[in-house]
Amino acid sequence: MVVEGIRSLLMNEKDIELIGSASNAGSCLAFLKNRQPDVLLLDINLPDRNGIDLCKEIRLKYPVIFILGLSTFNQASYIHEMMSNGASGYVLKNATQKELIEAIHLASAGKTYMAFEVAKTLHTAEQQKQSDIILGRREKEILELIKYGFTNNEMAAELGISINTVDTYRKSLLSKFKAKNTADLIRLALIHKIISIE
Amino acid sequence: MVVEGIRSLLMNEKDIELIGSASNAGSCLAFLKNRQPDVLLLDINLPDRNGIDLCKEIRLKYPVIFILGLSTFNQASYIHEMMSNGASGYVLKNATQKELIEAIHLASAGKTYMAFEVAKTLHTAEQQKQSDIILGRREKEILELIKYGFTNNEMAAELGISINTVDTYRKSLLSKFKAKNTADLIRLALIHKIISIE
DNA sequence: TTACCGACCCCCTTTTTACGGGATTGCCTG
DNA sequence: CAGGCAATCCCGTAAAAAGGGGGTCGGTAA
Repeated sequence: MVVEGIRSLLMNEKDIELIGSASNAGSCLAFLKNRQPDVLLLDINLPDRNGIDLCKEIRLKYPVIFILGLSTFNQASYIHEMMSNGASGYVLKNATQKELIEAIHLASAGKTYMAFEVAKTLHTAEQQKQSDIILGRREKEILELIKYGFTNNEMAAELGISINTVDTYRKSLLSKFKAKNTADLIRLALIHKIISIE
Repeated sequence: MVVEGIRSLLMNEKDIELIGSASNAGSCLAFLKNRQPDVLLLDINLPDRNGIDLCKEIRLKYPVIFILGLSTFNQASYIHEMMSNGASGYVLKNATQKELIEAIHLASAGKTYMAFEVAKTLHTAEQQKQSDIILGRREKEILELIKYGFTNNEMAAELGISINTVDTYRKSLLSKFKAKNTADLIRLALIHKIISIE
């Protein structure tokens, strides 16, 4: 559906030629061996592999291709990762024809496109993040175990360290996240994407 | 893009006529006042309101229209809600032309369509879920406050009830979720989608 | 080389949670 | 009308966590 949508949005543009499409990373790479477009629209959610990795790989193999990230998600982490892996822009799937065409034109000229919405998301995310929280190896382990409801005693046994040590890490986590207590810690760690819920 | 994709997928089907499309709930309802299709493809993620609610409303107002849920997400909760609000099927945005057409034909005949993938998701979710967790008004409130790191004392003050009462709800939450402690509770509540991280 | 930092350990106090019992009210439904 | 259930309150005790303080040791970066 999305491919069909793009095709129809670009059909009448005289200076844009759609030379092909692929429904997964494998066939995309196979296609690129024969022909390279000026601009490549790359979905972040691919069936066979991660679009962000694929972006990096394509940029390495074919530095001449400009890549536009394509996703339903106006999510800071995605946009950020995509851009830092060499994308020339980020287009949402609900973009208008005008936006899409503008993005392609800018990308093919080596410039960067970013829709207003997307830029805004990035910006507010940046504001909120302010201080990246850096955790040591042990702190991460402890946090992960706290998430699963382990008590300090259990963690000490699990990791073969003293309960006092576990307690120290716990305190350190609370202070790094500026959390009031365990529940708050879990929430903040999730917001900062240090941990995740599967 | 998606609308364009659907249009092009249905273009050559002789027995399917696309009589219109809308990009939000408001214009969809406005359209329906004048004309009603046999089958309506309804996206779950709409800019102005929730697709699931809209499904319910349309089914009430126009019981003659069969609705097919449309989403990128192969997620049990969505599918479930959509179906229990009267949808005749659930189509993923990466569906093939064949699947889409089959779904429309079945829906217009009053039958239910469900792609294999979707059915599978529902099934496994059902397995995992086993017991839906139902919370009372107060329990939800307390859970929400716990998430933000409030202590029992603070919650009691906030809600104007006794700390003992708060404690009772807390116990009840732990037992309903079979959680070991607060951290575990937060995790399980997130998994069950009772709370969310914004 | 000094100074910082992460990983490790210890002790003490207070607060908060966990968990085991109760109980009452009022509403809704079979 | 009885029974269920949500909402409210109470009382314990024990365990955990929060919040202070202190320390050693080794690596590494200024």
